[in-house]
Amino acid sequence: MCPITTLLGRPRDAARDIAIQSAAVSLMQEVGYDKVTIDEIAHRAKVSKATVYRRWKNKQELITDLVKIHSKHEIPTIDTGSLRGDLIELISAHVAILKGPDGSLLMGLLTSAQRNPELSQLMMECKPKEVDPEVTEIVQRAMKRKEIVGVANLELLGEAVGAIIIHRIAITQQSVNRKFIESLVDGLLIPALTYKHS
Amino acid sequence: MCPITTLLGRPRDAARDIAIQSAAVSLMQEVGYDKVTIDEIAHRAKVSKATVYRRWKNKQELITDLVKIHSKHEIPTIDTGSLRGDLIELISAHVAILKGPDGSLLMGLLTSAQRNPELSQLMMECKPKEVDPEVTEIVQRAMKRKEIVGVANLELLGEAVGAIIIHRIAITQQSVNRKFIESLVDGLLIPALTYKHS
DNA sequence: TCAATACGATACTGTTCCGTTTCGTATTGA
DNA sequence: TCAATACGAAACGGAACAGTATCGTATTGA
Repeated sequence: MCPITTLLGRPRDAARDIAIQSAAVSLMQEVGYDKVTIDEIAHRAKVSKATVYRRWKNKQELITDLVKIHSKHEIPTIDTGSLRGDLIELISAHVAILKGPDGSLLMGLLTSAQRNPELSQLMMECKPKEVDPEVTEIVQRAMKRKEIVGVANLELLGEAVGAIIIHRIAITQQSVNRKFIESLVDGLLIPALTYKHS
Repeated sequence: MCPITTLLGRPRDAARDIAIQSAAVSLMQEVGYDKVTIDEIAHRAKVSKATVYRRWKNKQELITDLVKIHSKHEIPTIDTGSLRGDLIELISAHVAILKGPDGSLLMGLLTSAQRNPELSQLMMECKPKEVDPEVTEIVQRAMKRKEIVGVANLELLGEAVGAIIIHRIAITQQSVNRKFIESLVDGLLIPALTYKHS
């Protein structure tokens, strides 16, 4: 948002903010950051272009605002009683977010972020730096149950899972359904987590 | 290439074809397909824009031609005597290609391919559909040596490795050096390949 | 009523790029 | 020499888009 709301005169219509932002989100999903135009956003929001520029300085700020709003997610606490179950649930929860509108927004940003330093930084802020604490917890519980011994490279595994899912959704456009997540857990994660390094 | 070469008049200069194509390749690496402009290609190739259009109908055909030329690669036969060594060598060979000019060309295409059906199809043609025969061979040799038993999901592992590498190169721009490849092999592939499914 | 602001519609300037065209010059074989 | 073609330079028309500006109308509180 750009200028501070004043007390005099006709107040801004909050409904228009919402209309503009949801139009922007759906456009981001459809065509990606680079090809989103303010004209089209205004048209879809059934709003004048001036109304958009009254609220945001330019496209970048509008989208940046949008990402900030949509990038906060709560992963529910997971405890199914088994490592396999926990991993499947955890990955499913993340996939659900990525498949939803908020995820699509980030995906629309993905391609442009490489060449745009500001967007690139924004993306970085959305992704957790260290290993997800939820993962640590799941692994520790599995160690207590003696399911695993715990010398695996969790950082690598996290990167791998993220990469595969994003690759599927954004590049090859293959589905990331329950079955695939299971094969990922059974064929990759469980072996890596239970492997006895000699 | 567009029109058929005629026998009359001044012949086309083959050096200009090369200049145009190499300018296009370097631009693809730097800015990606969407932001490559014919004007800039012509300028870098020290060639008139008309000379470009005399040879190719438009940007898409020029780049398509380029990809067709640069997408054929030979992976040298690998046999280090151990599964670990073979995997490291195989991945290193692929990474070397992706890091080189030909790989950068594909990377430049990557982001735009999602929204462009023609480019998307082109990309598909560049990537092998089934499991790389080289992989099959490496695994079979490892089975003969009793290093592994051979029930792993090779398709999944191949997808995982590809996704991680592309993710690093194209998205997070982290380096894919020898050390990382080793950790990938030791932390992910060997465990997955040696895991005894019960 | 009135000042202040929001809003829609629309026009406008400026930029970038595409793909075409024109023109003068260079190169080729007949 | 001459027709045919390639080339560079440059201009051109057109489209798309950014961001700004103007104008008449609507809404608000004082």
